[in-house]
Amino acid sequence: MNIKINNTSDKPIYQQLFDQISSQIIKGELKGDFCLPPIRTAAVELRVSVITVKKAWEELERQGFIYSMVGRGCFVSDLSHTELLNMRTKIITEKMEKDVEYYKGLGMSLDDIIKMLESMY
Amino acid sequence: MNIKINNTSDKPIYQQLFDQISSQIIKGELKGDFCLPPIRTAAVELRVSVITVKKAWEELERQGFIYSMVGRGCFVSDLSHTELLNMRTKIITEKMEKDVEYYKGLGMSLDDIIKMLESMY
Amino acid sequence: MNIKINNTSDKPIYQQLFDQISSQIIKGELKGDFCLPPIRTAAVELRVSVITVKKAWEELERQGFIYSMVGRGCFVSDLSHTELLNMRTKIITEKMEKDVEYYKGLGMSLDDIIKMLESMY
Amino acid sequence: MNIKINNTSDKPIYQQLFDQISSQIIKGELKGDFCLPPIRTAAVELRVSVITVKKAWEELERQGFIYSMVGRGCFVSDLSHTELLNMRTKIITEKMEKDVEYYKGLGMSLDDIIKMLESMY
DNA sequence: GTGGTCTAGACCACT
DNA sequence: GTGGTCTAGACCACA
Repeated sequence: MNIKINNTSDKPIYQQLFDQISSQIIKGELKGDFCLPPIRTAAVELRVSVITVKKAWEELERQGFIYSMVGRGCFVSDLSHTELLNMRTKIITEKMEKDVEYYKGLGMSLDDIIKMLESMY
Repeated sequence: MNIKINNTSDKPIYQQLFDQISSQIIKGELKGDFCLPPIRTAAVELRVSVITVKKAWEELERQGFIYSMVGRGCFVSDLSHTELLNMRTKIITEKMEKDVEYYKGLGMSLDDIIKMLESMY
Repeated sequence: MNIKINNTSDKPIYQQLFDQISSQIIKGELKGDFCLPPIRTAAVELRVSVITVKKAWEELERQGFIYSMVGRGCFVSDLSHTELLNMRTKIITEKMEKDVEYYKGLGMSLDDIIKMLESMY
Repeated sequence: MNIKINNTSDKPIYQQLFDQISSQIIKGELKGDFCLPPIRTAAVELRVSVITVKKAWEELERQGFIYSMVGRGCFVSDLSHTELLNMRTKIITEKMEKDVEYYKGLGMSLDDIIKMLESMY
């Protein structure tokens, strides 16, 4: 559970939580049946509201990244390698389609985008 | 002035206006000293509040895309080709850095990103 | 009549006219009984509205810098050197009091202001 | 939060707010991470519209004096002494350049300005 | 409760 | 008629 909150970011805190945890699950850094910390504990450590943590946990559960057992806590779903890959691909594809649309709206071709990416690093 | 508002989008209306107009200026579709429609007229045509149009126009003026003259109207700034290119590059670079950071957070390398872009089209 | 209009300035155009003409009168560059150009002529030359010029001329007359004779035109008032000096002093003093108040509001002493002025040039 | 609104002033209310608060921050009267009153509360106390307060707060945020967090409130930026000094210098320099230009337009030299300042107090 | 966005009016200064 | 400012509401997402 290595999470960093940026209070001044435009991105809502609950979504920062969601993004970082889902990312760690997808990358296999958080493995199946791993027990997430109780929301109150997490809230204290991250210095955010309990409600905020709850919202992030709910969204993680809704999208199948974790499951909760009343009275026992929240656990990372035990997903197969294939399932994780599919989730990752879906997330990335959806974002990439939006991004490309945006760049094209500014008059860039796919080649322009790729060239710019290459020149940036 | 070909603008489309999506009321169901997450993106605020004033920002949709800003994005589309700044994009048209950058692409040269709106040229220097072009007179934008009066904010009240634009508000009626776009079916949004005058305030919303005003907010978009303000941001456009703040970033140097347009200039306003009380009692006369709002006009597209007469920018050189170089200035337009610089504005475009700045906007694109800022977004691209965020995007790449996001993709890397999901474990993608720059090569992965480029390959995926190529395979998408 | 050497006047420059800045359309993008915050200062209203009629006031730019007023400031520049009154300044020229105070400095003696425009002498008594000099005939100002007709407002329509001035409007064309300066590329501003007739109404704008009229407003500036009216304000000049109201403050005693010029006088108008119906059907004949507007003329610079024939003021004595002493009267011009008094006008100048009054204008400068009024502005300076406001300015000093502003600087003091930001925590500057009179010494600070003077030092800053000296260091600026 | 000691603020006075002058409804009869030429200066817009939102700018009076901006000027007074930024001034207090620059002078160190409002320190870093100080929580500003909620915009609705401020609006009631100052007897102005919420929108007007919002506009002032927005400009303060844009210039780096404060930062806002949705659902939490608005806070004074935690700026170093150096950063505060730089902000102050920038604001003062910009105004002073305009002022000097005005006085020179009336035929005053820098010496004249300084002498007049000294004689005023 | 907090800030962010939006509406449908209004009045004013400027052109 | 133009932009600039302001009001008094409202709804939403976030904490």
